[in-house]
Amino acid sequence: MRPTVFDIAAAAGVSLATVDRVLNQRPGVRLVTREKVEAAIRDIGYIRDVAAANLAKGRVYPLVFVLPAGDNSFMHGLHAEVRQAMTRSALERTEIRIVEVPAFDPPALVAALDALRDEDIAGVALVATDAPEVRAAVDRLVDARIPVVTLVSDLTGSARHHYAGVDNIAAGRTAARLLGRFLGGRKGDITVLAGSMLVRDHRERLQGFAALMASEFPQLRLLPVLEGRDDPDIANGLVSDALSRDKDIIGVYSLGAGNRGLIRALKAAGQGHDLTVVVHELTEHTRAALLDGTIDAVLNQDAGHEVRSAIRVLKATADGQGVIAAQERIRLDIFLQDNLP
Amino acid sequence: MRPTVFDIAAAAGVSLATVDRVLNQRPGVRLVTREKVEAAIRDIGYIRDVAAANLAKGRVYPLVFVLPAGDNSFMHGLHAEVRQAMTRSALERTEIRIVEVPAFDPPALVAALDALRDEDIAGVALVATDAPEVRAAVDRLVDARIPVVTLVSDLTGSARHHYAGVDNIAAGRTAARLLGRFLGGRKGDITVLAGSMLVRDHRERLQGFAALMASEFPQLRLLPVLEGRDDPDIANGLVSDALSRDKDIIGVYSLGAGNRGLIRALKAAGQGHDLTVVVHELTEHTRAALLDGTIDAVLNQDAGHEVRSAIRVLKATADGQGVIAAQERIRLDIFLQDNLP
DNA sequence: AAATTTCTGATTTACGTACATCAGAAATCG
DNA sequence: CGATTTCTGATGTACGTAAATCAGAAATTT
Repeated sequence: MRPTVFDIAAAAGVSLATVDRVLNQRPGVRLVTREKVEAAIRDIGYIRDVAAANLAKGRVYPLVFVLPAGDNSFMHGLHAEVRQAMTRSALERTEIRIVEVPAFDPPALVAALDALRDEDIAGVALVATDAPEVRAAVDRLVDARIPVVTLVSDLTGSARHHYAGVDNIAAGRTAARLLGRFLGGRKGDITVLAGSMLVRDHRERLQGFAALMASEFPQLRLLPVLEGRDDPDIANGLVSDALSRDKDIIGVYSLGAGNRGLIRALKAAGQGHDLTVVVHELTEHTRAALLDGTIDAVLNQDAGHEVRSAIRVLKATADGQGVIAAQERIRLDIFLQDNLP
Repeated sequence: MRPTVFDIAAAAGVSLATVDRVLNQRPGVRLVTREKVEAAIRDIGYIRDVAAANLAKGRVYPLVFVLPAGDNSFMHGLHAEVRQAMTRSALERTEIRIVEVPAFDPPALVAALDALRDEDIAGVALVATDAPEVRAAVDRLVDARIPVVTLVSDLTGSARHHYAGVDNIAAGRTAARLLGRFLGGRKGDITVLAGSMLVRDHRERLQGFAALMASEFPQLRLLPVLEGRDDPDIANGLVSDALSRDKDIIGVYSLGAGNRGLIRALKAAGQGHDLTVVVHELTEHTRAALLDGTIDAVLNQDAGHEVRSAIRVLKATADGQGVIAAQERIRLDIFLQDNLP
């Protein structure tokens, strides 16, 4: 049988009440007694039964997800996954709330975060916009002993406890290698479509992409980045323009959202171009385009995994517990026509 | 507040004891009363607090992992992950035991499975060898109301509750597409190294690979499959032979284990061949070969995920609960040099 | 209608932990 | 040394559920 608090009390020669005081870091225990109890805990290998403890405490985890408003498919999916998690709240003792903030708007994000500081909250997950004032606001939350995880996009140099998202530099490099290898030595131009260089994930993807392109595939020339603001119509216009202007384009890398517009432009360009295309985020649109051959590969981060991971990490952090690192690593999925889920 | 058993009793106008009898499917409740209680449960939206129930029951989950003996890296890794899970037993209320059986040996596997039938066990996970007698043994376990999940390799037509592994046909197709695209239109021979055609995962990978090769890359010719029995030395011999015999080989697909030997053979062949190589399973050997360029892509299934998923599914099945399907889907990881974990 | 058999209610104990209260012991202070 | 102050022990209740017991009510059989 697993040792219990009774066993600690017996082993340490103290009462249950004292064991309880030590375990829950309550005052009223002399240093020597405390050490005696702690030794006993180690000796008999006591592990707190978290389920029983939570039951006794009537513990619930009020969690807040701060998500950008916006109508691209990826954020829609993320919202949906958080709502999905809400339906499991009863089982998981969570109480999840979504706070929406305008996208790419640091002051709004800061205001939302600061508003949370005085609430009684077990953790915050946010899609970070990478700005110093956001970092400061996150650090204030951490100072207030509120667990914080960044979601999808990380926050440079902040004290956040965890990042639930992919390694975007690696994602960019991977996209470059796929594109380069798929083009098999052909020479020509590559155009890159991004959402905004204001978010860290997009910047990092570009950085990784450009670096690997330069070192491994010098025969491919990178055109200036197109910024589509994750908007299908803007993206469509930019890409259509580029394709009609430059007949040497043989590859496209879309590292942001708004791929609906990109796909429209690609289909319109049609047979005129023999294009190899790598994009990010699996949505109904990119899935269809992958299947019909308009797109050659989709890099994806699984929003469901990110949300579930964020919740697990926040709960564990709130309890001062560890997590299974390998389980919480968010992997970059590479989808070809053949391994779609 | 979440409704409790007391609320059910009040709502149904019966006593706690009766509610308990209904909830735990104990005899001694008239049909009409039972239906009244069940209606009340639905009406007030009662959800059983599994943690409290397990606490009261003193529930533990004795699980058995039936794993093939053998010294290839992948099975080593799988063993290690199961042992890792054992260290979390206290927290997860599991009691995990590993039963080793000889690899590719249906009778031994059957004997091991049948021995488990009379034990008091909450679930069995096994790496299946695909044979009718094994299927029958699994079905006997299922008949004995013991939850069963297949791990890594599935079992045709059996009643197992779940399969914790990748879609191997899709894996084979994906390998074919990668190899075909990386070869960029070149013409030549492809050699395939398998472990044994007796296990379903290898057969399926080959099937997917061959089908896609035939339909999409007719300029590539598939050589007869080499069976390396997942043994490094045998693999080395077979591949070295093939490479020296056939100078038209431009691609290699290794769909089993024992890649240490393959890598030795590839390095020995050296500059003589310009080879594109896709292999399965990320190990220290394949990782190093990927980084030094000997291998171009590694397809991988995350053994840790498989083990953790199997445990979650077994526990949930034992409790008659559902699982989050998306969470339990084991994904095929594609690793290039650039996205290694 | 009486005798059974089958259901149901009331109550208690338990699981492992948290938390509160109060009395009494030990340490510290003046 | 007595008077405080600080610790510690003993005890009880609670969390939500499981499981057992036993008495009594209801249904069924004779």
